[in-house]
Amino acid sequence: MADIKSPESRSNSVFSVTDANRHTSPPAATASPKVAANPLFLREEEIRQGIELLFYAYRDFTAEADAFLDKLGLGRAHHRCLYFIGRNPGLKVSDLLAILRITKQSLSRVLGDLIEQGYVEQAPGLRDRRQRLLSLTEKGAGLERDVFELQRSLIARAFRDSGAEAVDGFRQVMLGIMEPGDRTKFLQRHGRRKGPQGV
Amino acid sequence: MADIKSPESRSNSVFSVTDANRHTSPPAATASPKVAANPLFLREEEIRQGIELLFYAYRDFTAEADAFLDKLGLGRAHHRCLYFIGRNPGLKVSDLLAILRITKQSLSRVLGDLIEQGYVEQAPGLRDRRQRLLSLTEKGAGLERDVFELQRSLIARAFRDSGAEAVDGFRQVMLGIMEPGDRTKFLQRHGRRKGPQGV
DNA sequence: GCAATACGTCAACATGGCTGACATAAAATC
DNA sequence: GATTTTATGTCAGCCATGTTGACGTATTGC
Repeated sequence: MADIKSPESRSNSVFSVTDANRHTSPPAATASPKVAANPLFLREEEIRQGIELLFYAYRDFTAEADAFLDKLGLGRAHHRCLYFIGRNPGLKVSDLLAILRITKQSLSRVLGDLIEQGYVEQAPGLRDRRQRLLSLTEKGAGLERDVFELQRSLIARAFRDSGAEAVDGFRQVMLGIMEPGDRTKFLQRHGRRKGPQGV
Repeated sequence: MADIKSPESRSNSVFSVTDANRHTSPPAATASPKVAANPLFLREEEIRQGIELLFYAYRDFTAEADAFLDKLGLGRAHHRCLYFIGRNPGLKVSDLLAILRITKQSLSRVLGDLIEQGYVEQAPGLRDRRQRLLSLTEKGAGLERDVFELQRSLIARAFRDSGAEAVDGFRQVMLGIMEPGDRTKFLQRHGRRKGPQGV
């Protein structure tokens, strides 16, 4: 970023920055494809800011944890496994694959590391003994907690500084970006408050 | 995910899911480190949900564009360059490096591809001819627009379904997660509305 | 003139994705 | 009971994108 001062300043050149505050203001117009000239550009500027916020926030959200894990010879992929196994003890391999959306070959590499190094353990399913139910060992839970503490302090500060209403808005928008299937599952697992599709 | 039904259900076992709705409810308690027993667990559950929302939203936000770019033999790294150059025509290489937070060697690979394939062009800086100011060619702007349309429809729907207030909250939380330096620059470049640090 | 700066490049390596092919055990079905 | 399907694992190789380290070249600025 540094001293970026776009020499062109397209799209929003006509509209003052404060104008961009009135997002989604024409209620019907924005919902229907037939929008007037101005709202369309405002919308684009607003969307681009949203895209950038997603990029920056995710970049900085992952940076600290990555640096910490690196010292242990682990990567972000390892942590994702740790996190979701810790969050859902007894998770099936297929469920973890569905969460991460990667191939079993990719997963097996990191999961193999974690098992070999004693962070994760497997147990055969009770009703279906083909399944390997995953859970964290004490060691794994300890590591997960350490990394969580890093992320916790970052997110907690952001939530605290933004206030409860903003956090609600954050949740709603993030849910709206998610693929509908996982959104529904998320809302079922946790409280469903006023979701994007109204309760 | 599928049929995950945590057999343990830690932390929040005592609290009903609806209880989790009252996030950051005790105004002073959550801001100070001395929290009572319950709010601490509520906070952890809330934070974990936030972490998961970040993961899921980012996963699904990038999925469509990645698939599209793959057909052209390009990756997410190429698109990031396209996006930020399109957004800041005349961008210096060092500025792009600062945005992406990668090494110049990593950047040079993707940037080289983009220049070679006619998506991006370089021009020497006017005052400082050591600089290579980056901008999109027509071809590059066309591709950027195509990918943007994909992301636009996703984000626009999420924004529309959530409402203006929620989008404000989303912005505030994401800004709060960002590294303060870039947050400040973002707020300077765009309207600064009520940011996390007040005005 | 010389040091610092902006940028580029070569080489080697690590991580974490991917595909394809094949293996095994347990469950489910005919 | 034999067969098929499912859940999982594994080997082998490839690709995208990140890293470090070393070095080269203009150009700027003191």
